[in-house]
Amino acid sequence: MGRRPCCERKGLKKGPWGPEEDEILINYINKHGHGSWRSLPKLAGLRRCGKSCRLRWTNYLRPDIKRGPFTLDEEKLVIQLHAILGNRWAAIASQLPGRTDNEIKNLWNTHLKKRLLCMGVDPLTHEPFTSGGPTTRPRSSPATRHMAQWESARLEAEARLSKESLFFNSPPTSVKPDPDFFLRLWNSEVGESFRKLNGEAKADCRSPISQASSSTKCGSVSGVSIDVGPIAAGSSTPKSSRTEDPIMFDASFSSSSNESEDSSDTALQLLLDFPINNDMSFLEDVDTYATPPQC
DNA sequence: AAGATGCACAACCGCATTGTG
DNA sequence: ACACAATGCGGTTGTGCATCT
Repeated sequence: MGRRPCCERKGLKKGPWGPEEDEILINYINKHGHGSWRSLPKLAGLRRCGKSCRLRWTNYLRPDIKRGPFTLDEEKLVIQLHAILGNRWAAIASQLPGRTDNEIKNLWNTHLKKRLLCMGVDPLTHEPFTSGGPTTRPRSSPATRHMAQWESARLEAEARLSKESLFFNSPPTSVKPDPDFFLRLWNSEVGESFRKLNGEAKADCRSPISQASSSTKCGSVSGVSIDVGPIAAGSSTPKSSRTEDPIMFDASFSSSSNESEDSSDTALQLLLDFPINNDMSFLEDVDTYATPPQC
């Protein structure tokens, strides 16, 4: 049974939004909230479909949108996150306050990808090109290398986390390192992604921490940077991993509580801080993407 | 000066997932 | 359990502007 269109097409405006439309939408949402996007246009008096209104709001009109060029730090973060998460723009955007998935997607497609290419780095794999060129898979790096990387990251992170935990006061609610934290992290999509970072899918996706863990579901995961494959456990379709995206680090690690939220941010940072193969030095050479590197 | 081309970004489309009755 | 509506997401396209010839 075919899906009905999200809105009735006839009479609805398409294309760029005008300032009056923006104003109407902003005023309406400020007054009433967006409520049901589907009914919003009618209620607000806009001749747009709800989807278009939602997109306009989330990508452009939202008050917390940070406009303007990306900073160097933001670009680095996007590249690092892309290495981990692949083309999961919403997940990446969730780690960059004020930036939208669309904006990041555009940044990647128009600037960062090219810059990586110019630097001889495959934007898909984040590996340096071999002589075979972009389409050639990077020289095979053993899966054990990932394990070693992960283990190093884990150890370093663990050390830092425990160090950081000393700074947390208020004992009853303080964030104390959960002994299973890294196990959960490993079993989360972040860990999954990490394992697949170089496309080195391995049959055994058990945690290096706990080989006994039986909860890990390998699924039909494809390489993060290549296929942007499913990462969530138990997924069987390429896009199913989205379910955990928006608060992926929160939702994936623990059943509940603020603790997971706090520690998830830390975990992300720890992962990002770990120098996998993200030599970002080339970014330092250019002030902005307006001045592309030598190519 | 005018047309061609390239680039950046906003917006759209279609599919997947989630929520609800 | 199922069907359907609503929403979210990623890929793609369209449009306007800048630069080149």
